[in-house]
Amino acid sequence: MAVKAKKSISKKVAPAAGKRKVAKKKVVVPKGGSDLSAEEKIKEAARKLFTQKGFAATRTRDIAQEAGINLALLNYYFRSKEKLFEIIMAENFKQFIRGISVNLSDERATIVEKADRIVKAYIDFLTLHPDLPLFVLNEIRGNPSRFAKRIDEEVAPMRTLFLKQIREAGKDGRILPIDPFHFIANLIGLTVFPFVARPILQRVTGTTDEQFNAFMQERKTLVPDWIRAILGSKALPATK
Amino acid sequence: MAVKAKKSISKKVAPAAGKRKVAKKKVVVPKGGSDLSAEEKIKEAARKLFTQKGFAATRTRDIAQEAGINLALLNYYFRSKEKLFEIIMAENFKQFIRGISVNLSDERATIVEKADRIVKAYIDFLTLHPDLPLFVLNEIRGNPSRFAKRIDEEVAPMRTLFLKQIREAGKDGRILPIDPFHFIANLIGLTVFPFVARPILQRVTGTTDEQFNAFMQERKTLVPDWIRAILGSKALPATK
DNA sequence: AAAATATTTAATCATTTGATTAAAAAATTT
DNA sequence: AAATTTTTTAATCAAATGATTAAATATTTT
Repeated sequence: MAVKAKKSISKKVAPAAGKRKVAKKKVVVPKGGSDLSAEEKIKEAARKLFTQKGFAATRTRDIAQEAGINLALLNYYFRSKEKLFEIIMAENFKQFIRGISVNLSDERATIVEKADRIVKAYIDFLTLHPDLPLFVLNEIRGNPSRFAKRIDEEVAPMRTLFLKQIREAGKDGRILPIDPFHFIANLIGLTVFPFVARPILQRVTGTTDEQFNAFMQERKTLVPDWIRAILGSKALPATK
Repeated sequence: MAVKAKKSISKKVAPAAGKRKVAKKKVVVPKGGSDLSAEEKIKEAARKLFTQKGFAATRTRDIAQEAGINLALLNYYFRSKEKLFEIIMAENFKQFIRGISVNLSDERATIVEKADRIVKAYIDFLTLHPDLPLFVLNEIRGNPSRFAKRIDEEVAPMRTLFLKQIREAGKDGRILPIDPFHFIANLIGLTVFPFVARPILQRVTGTTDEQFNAFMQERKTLVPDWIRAILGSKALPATK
């Protein structure tokens, strides 16, 4: 009975609050004291904590504190923890995918040239957002169906083009034939995995954060070298 | 005040319960109805849920239900959610590391031979436990210092041997010189990353679980091929 | 089989946590 | 500047959740 009461309240009251906000939001400028509006501060705090600790381990109170605002304000602006997470997750996921798909679908570059650009750009990007891959992969695993549509939308445009290109390059003899699935797993794995396994890798090798970053900088040229080696190796997987 | 009361209670009462259990546990045989003892059933349920959803997202009630026992029993046997998690995490982590370190530290095999064995054994192992890598990596990120000792203990034995071997192989000209850090990141990345990114990869490529497993079976021979290609490539990173 | 010990459970507790409310403060409009 | 609207907060609520207790049941020991 308590459950029913709560639900009816939330459906009745909160949308009104939401509308009030929306009606005014566009006109409002960043607040006095800080350099960001309260809404932006909440989003930034949420992005930091969600990305660092995941959805389940993040408390709305911690977000509010990190943002320097009151807890109620979070619900006033974003309606619920889920809604706020949805926004952050959508942005994070888009960035995570875009770093790959942009360079992959773009111009008339060769496979090797594309690989080169993807690796360099993605390592730079992930150096600034090292927690992103583990966060995205983890939240997707926790709720795969939820992201099915998003993956399709974000990836579909570049997929067919890429598949065609890598098959033709294989046929032409410019590279050894390789299953595109394997190729992309190698490219992303060599680039992204060190960030995902960073805590272990740093502990095992006893490296500082700066050393890790230097290590990733080295990989900006090494991974493309290795990709070329792989594409010219005697490995001959069937091109499905 | 309520807090103090609770703490004193827990310190006073529960250890007694724990001792009672321990005193008898060794003598007890698996229960009547099922084929596992209640304690084992709880551990199995905990392993499944923790590994699938992570610590924060797993409810003790869900573990109890999955195990088919009462919630209180979980606390009776394992004292707390944290303690139970600690046990599961230790076992999972050990398995995760062992798959690599065993083959790496063992015999007088060459680097290439070791890589070959690691990849084949690890892919077989992870095919049976596909959620393990993401779980381990994620929980470590959430609390890196907590696992520092464990990583050291588990990894230290094989580290120096491996470093020496790969440097000497490089000097001897049997392989091109390569930073061991890069080498291990490549080896593990090419092997483990597909499991970590599995939900995305399967969605992008539209593959079923069986197809994914077949894909990983292919990699049992392909990854060693690529490792050989990398070790024979024109990439010449400094051997730090 | 009686006594002692171990196991299991239902009921309950205390805290945490997401969410709401009502009222104060600030900003904007009139 | 008065009225209106928007923003912010302190206080509070209800549900979820980890944990405990006391009693019942089963098992082992004597």
